[in-house]
Amino acid sequence: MPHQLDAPTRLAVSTVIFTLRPGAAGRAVLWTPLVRRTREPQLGLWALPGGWLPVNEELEVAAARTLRATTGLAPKYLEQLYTFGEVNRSPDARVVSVVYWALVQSDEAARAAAGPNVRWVPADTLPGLAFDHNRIVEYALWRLRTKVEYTEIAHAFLGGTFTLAELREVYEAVLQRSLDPANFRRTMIASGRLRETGEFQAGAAHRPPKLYRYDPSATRTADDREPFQSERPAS
Amino acid sequence: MPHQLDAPTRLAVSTVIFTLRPGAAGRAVLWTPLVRRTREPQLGLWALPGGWLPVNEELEVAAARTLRATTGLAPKYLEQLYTFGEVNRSPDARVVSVVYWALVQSDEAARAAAGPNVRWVPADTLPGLAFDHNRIVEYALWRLRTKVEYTEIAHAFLGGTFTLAELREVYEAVLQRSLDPANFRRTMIASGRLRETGEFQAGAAHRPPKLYRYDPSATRTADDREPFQSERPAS
DNA sequence: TCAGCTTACAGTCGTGTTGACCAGAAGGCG
DNA sequence: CGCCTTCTGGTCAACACGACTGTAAGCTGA
Repeated sequence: MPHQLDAPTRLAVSTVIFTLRPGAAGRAVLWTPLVRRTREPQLGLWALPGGWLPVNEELEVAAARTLRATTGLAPKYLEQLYTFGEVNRSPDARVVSVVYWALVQSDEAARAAAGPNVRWVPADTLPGLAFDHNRIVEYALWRLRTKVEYTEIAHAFLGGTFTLAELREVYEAVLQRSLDPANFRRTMIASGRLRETGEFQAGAAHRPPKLYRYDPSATRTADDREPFQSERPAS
Repeated sequence: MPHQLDAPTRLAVSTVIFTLRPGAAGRAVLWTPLVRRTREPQLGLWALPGGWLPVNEELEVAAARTLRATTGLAPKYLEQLYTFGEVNRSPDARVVSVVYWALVQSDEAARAAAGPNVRWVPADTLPGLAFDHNRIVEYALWRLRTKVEYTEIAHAFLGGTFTLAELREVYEAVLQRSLDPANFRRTMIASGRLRETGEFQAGAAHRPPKLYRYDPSATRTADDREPFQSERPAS
């Protein structure tokens, strides 16, 4: 056992943050911010945003706070991912990390601050990160891709109103495959959670598409909702 | 803020344990073991099995250990559920609990030890528990019922071999609704994860049913498996 | 101005899944 | 040996969903 017996287990909160950025092949790709470690252990390596849990702060609030500290943004979706507590995941002391994952609006993230100690990277081709953070991001990616298929979190990447093509681009970027526009329209309308705004998005060289708004109150049965998962957490 | 500023946050591991027992209406019901608190706070109240996390023990091992301590059993399924860390969930200090949920084999659980400080209760009609443990059990129940529908964890309640009727009873007990025997057979066989043992269960006053065995290696694609979730954890 | 281009949007068709239902098989029991 | 039970295999219709076709409606450029 590598730790001092009298050293207590330390509790940290980290957050995997996702946003979308335009990609080369016309399809958007997932990006995530990393922070450079400014102290030992693993000084200089890139790691997930996070920090020690203050005694009087809620877990979710701590996650949102570190998210704001590194990106200047408020999450549009924030959910607990998993708690990582392997005995040897940190070389110095026993550290248990409660990890959250978050989605932030893409156009806001484009204006996000990125200093010398904050760096955005494509989530699918990460550099070698500190501790077990590569594995954590991979798990968060798996959860995002799984959850996009059976919930309505995709709109968290977009603004208040969006076209069906924009929403489809989000799905295609997350799922990494093309979707038939007509079928996509049918299933999204059938979900009952989209409301037409009555407005259209003009300016493009084709027929102007309708603008929709996400309506969380619509046709949602009680038993498919998850307990205590807030979709719009207080930042 | 009710806590002393210098008191550190304490880290606990608790486990929600489920098994099946024969019920009145012919349908089995879910039972869970509780332990009586032997010290303050909430002394005398019933609570989930658990304890403080030792510095050198893995989270999952700690969960399996407390499970063994209260039931004398090894889990056939063990998975992390959620981490509960509300600032005021414990009146004395800040306590963050990493909660696991487990399934134990029903016939083994029937022989499980139950002393004056261990009590098995139906999981759907709990008494008032200590702290936020009622909410935790409710969430574990929701997760069990959700996960039974898209995974193959139901066999964890049964022994090595079982009939399709026994397996169907498990599903009916967990989902709390009747299932058509013929359709149930079709979907289970189509899943490809059941193997005939070649033996039959004799002795009943009807046609003897085939005995099956669960085969986890069969026809499982790589991307529907969850990362680092062990189905047969080391006890 | 008008052909032509692009995307929005609507509908059809075939397939696979799933629930409801039916019928024969194969044991034990009176 | 009839009769009960459950086991087991099958059909049928409703539905969801992917592939595909066709029309609508804007903008652009010659």
